[in-house]
Amino acid sequence: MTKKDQSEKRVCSVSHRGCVSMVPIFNHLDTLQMEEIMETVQAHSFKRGELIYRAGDTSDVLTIVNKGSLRIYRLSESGKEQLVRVLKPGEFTGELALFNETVHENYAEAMEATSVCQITRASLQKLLIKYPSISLKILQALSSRLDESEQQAAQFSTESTEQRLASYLADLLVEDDQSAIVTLPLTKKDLASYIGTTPETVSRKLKELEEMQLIRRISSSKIEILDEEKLLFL
Amino acid sequence: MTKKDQSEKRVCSVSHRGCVSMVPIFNHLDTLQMEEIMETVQAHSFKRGELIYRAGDTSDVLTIVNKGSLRIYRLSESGKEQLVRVLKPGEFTGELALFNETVHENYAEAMEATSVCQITRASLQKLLIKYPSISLKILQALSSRLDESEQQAAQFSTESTEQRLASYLADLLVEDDQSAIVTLPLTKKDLASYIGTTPETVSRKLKELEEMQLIRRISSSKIEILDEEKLLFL
DNA sequence: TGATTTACTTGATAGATATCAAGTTATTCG
DNA sequence: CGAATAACTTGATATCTATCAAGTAAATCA
Repeated sequence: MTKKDQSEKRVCSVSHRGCVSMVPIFNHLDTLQMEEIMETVQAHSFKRGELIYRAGDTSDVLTIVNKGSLRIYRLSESGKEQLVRVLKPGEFTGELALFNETVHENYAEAMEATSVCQITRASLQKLLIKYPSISLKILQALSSRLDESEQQAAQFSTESTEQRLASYLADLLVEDDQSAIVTLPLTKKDLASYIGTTPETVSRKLKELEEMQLIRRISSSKIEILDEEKLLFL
Repeated sequence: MTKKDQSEKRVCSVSHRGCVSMVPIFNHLDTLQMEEIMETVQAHSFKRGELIYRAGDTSDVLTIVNKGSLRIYRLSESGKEQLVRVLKPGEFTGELALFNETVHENYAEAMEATSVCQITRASLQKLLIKYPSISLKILQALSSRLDESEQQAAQFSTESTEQRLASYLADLLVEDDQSAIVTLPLTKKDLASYIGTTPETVSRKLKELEEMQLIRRISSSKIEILDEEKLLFL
């Protein structure tokens, strides 16, 4: 084994660690148990813009983000995109892989250079039998995700675009942080997709919120929240 | 024990049975195991229009529909309703009860005389430890529910009201049934809430679909699908 | 670092649908 | 079974936002 091979193996092992020790569904296990899981995952790397999976692809692995981020989105018949969620390190997708082999309804795309780990359905099922507590963690994650999805659908149906944008901005404020400056984690284009509108409308609504003195735009990605309460009760 | 007491106990026992033996998260267990679960559930009955829970109520029990049906909905700040889903016998709600005590974000209302069974978080946690396979069944149900919720959100965001109505009607067709006549399971008012529009708009769009000869209205709740393919590709 | 590409902003316009009103139909209640 | 209530349909109008275009700003690439 050349020095390069040895180096890659070590790097590979290190990269697996991020898929287990920092992942809520696994990191409650003890060290030996986590190492056992590290043995079963396969690492993959993607460049920005590459697809991890597309709608119609077979769904038979659980994918966990190790480094970078993934945008999960759906497309309508006419090609319109709805950004469902963004996955950060430690988060997973492909949970349908737990059950029958099915196909993805969503697309998963790397937003930046991203490395992931994948576990096949067979391996995952063995893990769940051996460590039932993992199921509870996955359940917890799915429950939260379901609640967020239902909230998103309800907001689309019952609130104006301005209200949805205002809610989004207010949610970016960190609970314990005194600072009222938020950093947009998404481009305006992705933000538009996430709250169910167009980039032009996001631009117009941000301008209006500024004119109403509820926010102040600092840069293209930083915004100061001037009146959080009014934002929440538009 | 009077005859009446004996009769009520037997009726009560029978009513519990529907909360276990016909429920996908439990009915894979064997008879003794299911009887054990029957011992832990509490039965409750509601009249049409009564609330099982409202937003803000503590969420610490899993609720399973035994007989009747529940409409689960959200309200916006301005009082607009979004019908999230309708629960039929065998289906459950309140899965957040599995974890930390939290509060409901949704409302659950009986659509007709409805009886439910409820299991507390403590009892449920014991059952999941004893029978880990229940977790997998709940996982399966939540995964499906999440996929449907994401689809609903995406439809609100990317499709017209006409397209959403058409999709809804097409989905009512039963796979193996040759009959193209569907029965609306919801009132027009509830249908409007479910697909994210108003009753007036549902009325107008149904009329338009009829004028396009894609459907034919038979009665207030029966519709004949004349051209399913075109419905799906509006 | 400059060229190229993409994101973003602003303007103008069209269309979808919410809202409100009023009349009709269906369901519920006593 | 008739009265009362709620659901539904139709008409009219207002508003929100998507779409398209064009110019500006920011990011990417060689």
